[in-house]
Amino acid sequence: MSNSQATSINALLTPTSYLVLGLLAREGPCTPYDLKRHVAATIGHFWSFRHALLYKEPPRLVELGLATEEREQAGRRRRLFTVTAAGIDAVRAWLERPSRESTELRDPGLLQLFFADLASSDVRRALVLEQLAIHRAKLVEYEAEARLERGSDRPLPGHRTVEHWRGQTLSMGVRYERAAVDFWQGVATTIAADEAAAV
Amino acid sequence: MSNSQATSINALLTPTSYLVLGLLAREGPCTPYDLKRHVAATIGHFWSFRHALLYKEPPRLVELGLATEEREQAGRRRRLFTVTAAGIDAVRAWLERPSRESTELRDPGLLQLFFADLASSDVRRALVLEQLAIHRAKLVEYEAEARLERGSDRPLPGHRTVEHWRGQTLSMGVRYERAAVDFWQGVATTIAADEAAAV
DNA sequence: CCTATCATGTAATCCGTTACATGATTAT
DNA sequence: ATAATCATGTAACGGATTACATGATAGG
Repeated sequence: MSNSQATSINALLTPTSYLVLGLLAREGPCTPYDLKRHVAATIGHFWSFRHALLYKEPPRLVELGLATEEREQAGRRRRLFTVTAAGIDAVRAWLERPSRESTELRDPGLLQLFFADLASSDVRRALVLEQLAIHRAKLVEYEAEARLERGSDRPLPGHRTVEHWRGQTLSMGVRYERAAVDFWQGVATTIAADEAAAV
Repeated sequence: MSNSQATSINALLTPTSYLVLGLLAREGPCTPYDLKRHVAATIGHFWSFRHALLYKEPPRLVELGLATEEREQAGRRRRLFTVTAAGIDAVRAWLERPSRESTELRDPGLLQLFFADLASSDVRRALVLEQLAIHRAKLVEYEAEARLERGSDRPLPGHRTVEHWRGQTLSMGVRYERAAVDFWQGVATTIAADEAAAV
């Protein structure tokens, strides 16, 4: 076991690194575009990894000896990346150290609400209704996808599949959006009441 | 109105910019440390703005003519920033364009769960329990603070105060953490059932 | 055949983080 | 007094975003 190496390497890796390593580890060799597709299906819904990132990260991993690259000579010159044993070690080591950092919940709409007192009540209302609409739409979207997932996922207890954990991730998304819809609905109601009282 | 200017300037501003501008607009002149304190109380709970950022952003705003700086000559040489009329215009313009970008929900723990199939069931369990603990702690923390806020906030309907919107922000945090606790609790239960079935 | 969208890649810029430093206050 | 923590600031590095660019594929 090259664990002594793995632990020092882990200091150099970001969440993006683990995303890529993890995907390479379980989906097999990928082009950056493959990575993009895998990401888009789940985590990508609420943790955006821009495509340029997924093109830049793998080479970094290659430098660290955690992946290898193979490049097409034909027209597209695709870059195909494969995880190395050291790469898998790094993922394992990462999973063995449960993250203690708390969630970054960056919602531009919420930031605007935070400054709602600086706006007129018209502006405020528009703002709130927009957020409500956004979160409702997202909720519908996630729920639809969650249903799809569940269709193909018939887990035998005690033997959870890849799809199972993917589905779980999505389900957190659903829960968040539900909470958000409730929240903004409450805000909208309050505002409406205020306007009625102001007449 | 210098709205034609304001709109072009808005393209150069980040959420951080609006955070600073907004705070300067409603709390009055601030040192970077003041900003830090204001942030820590609310949004800072789930959208971390490191202190170095809050020292770097204001000068940027000064360059753009959205704020002015005054510096102490005495021992501490504090930098005191004040928002300009153009700065206030920029905030207003921003609020008038409800953000359409969806929430970035960056949870390292969830990323780990996403790759749970790559770990042993022991590692998996540790992971889940850790997240559950984290979110429970956060929930307690937020709820406590939300109670404090509500103590000082006695809103007359139709006349919401600054504190009111601050409180709202926190309340979204509470909702998120509740959702997270539910979620991880569910995962923990499933895992426990699996382990029982595996014997 | 042409247009739109998908697929693929790179370079430059810049925001945000990490790291470093030190001056004041408070507590012990 | 002295340690510890709060308060304040800057510099450097690097990851992430924006912007640019073009090769394939499919639909009309």
